[in-house]
Amino acid sequence: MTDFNSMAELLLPNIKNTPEFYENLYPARNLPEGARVTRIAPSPTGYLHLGTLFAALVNRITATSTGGIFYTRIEDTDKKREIEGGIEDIIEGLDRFGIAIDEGFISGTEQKGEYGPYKQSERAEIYQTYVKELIRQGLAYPCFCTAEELEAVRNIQETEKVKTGYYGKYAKHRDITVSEAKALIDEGKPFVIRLKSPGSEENKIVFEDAVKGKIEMPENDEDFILLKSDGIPTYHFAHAVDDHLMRTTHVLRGDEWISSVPKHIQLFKLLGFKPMKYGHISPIMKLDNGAKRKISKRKDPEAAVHFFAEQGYDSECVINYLMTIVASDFEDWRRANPDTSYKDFKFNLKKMSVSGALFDEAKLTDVSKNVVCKFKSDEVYDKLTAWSLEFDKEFYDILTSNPDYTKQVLAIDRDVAKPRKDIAKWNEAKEYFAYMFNGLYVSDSTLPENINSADAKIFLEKYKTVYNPEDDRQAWFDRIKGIATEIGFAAETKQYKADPDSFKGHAGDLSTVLRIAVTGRRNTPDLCSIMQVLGKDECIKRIDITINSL
RNA sequence: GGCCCGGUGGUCAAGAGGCCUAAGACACCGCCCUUUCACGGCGGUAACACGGGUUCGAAUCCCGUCCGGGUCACCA
Repeated sequence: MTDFNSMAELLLPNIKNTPEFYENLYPARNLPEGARVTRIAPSPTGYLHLGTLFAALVNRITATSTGGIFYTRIEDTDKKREIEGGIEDIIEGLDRFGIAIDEGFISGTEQKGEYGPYKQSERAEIYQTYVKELIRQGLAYPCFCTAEELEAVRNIQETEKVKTGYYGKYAKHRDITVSEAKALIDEGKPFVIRLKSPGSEENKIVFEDAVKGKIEMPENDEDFILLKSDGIPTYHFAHAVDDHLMRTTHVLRGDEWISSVPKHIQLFKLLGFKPMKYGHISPIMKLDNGAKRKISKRKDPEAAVHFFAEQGYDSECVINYLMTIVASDFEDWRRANPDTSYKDFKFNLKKMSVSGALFDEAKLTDVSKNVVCKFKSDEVYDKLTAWSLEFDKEFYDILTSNPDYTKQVLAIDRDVAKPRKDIAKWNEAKEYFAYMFNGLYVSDSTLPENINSADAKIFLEKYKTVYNPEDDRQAWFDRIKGIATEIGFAAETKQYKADPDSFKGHAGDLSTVLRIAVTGRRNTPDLCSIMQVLGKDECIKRIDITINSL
């Protein structure tokens, strides 16, 4: 009969606390009925991933809509994969997208909240306390197997065509005695602590997933690792201890975790923790050579949220797009509530898609245009200059050399009842507004086929003599109509269409000539406004250049 | 391969046995509006993976097949 208490002391001699200590340290949260406590638990292994943002959004709105708490916990138990500045990247990324954190790290070094520390590397003692308890109860034991030994067992299992893994009769150290363990430790052999799984594959466990519904799986029978040889827990064990102690109510995470739910449920049961609700979120997919696959950090630039920032997608655009994937009824709600923050949307986990959605940039573009067109010109000025300062310094210098002028440019067709929907992201702005800035404007006098250059020339010459920058839109166009009549063009489009042979064209054709002369473009927002902002001198100058090149 | 999850137009999806001759949105096409281009309006192309059941009746329930995805680490 193994003396489990001695085993526990042998393995973890420095742990003096008991689980009760921590149970009291982190009491149940005092929250209203129905309030959900959610979290994301990212690893600081690189930039913030789209999938992490997606999960953060789901967790955030779940907490918000129930009056609960959303926190972040840094899962840095794998020091090999950790990168410098990883925590900052996550915090900054979430902040950029407006995902507020109630508890957890608020910078690379500071954390807030009563249930911390919110970083697993600072919680080693807590995990070890619970492991020690498990050892005392005979539910955990040390395993001294080397990678080679494990590999050998696996090979045998494969040739025998049985399930691979460390379980049952293949669990070599399952019944190791204290003296055997002591001898190996004295030899300096490294060891891990494994769970002595009382489960059997024959038994089924059933759980109700908050997004996928009822799921049935075989019980876990593997003696999986609780504590790695460095004394740091594996994900499974850390999840159980942390989410219990941090009083999480809903674990909403990527669905790649479904297969380990039996381990988690078993852990909760063995540790005497109250089980929590799981909800498994489908990943965002991507089409790759005709095949659907999970969006990948390594292969796909859009997997990094930094990609969206670079392109100049406003965070609100990305979030609104993500919301269309998060909740199938979001778009209907959005149409009914065009000016309300997505945070007021009544979210229901049941409305989440069960299968993974393909990332659709065309849809993102559409959503973005609808968001961006609502920004007022001052707002656009701030956002655009902030973006260009970071990603296009040349453009930034141009935009800020005369802020008042730039704001007038941005206000064209914007601060009106039906704003244009031309821009989806800031990296389109430079090209879009180029003709409004002398440093970017390029003259191009190529005329449409139905207008000959002689007529264009005559029109522009005449226009110069009547041009009055004080004109309002109506007066502005009336002048063009006047010239149209003079030189054989129809003043009204309908007139021309009714009898095309009697006219050279219509006033609209002439406004196109003027548009080309002033902007070098065939299509722009309201020309009259553009000319007013550009100013008389600049307009005349450009018209002259055009006349000379015709 | 074992174990899970999923499969409605190109994409996101509504749909919980009769209201389905299958909604809506994006994309695409056409028309209208229009000083250009957009916006907006109207319309169009386009789907229940397949095969068996159950039922008076199936996109919806059951079984099988196929296809897609996930997972089987001292990574999370």
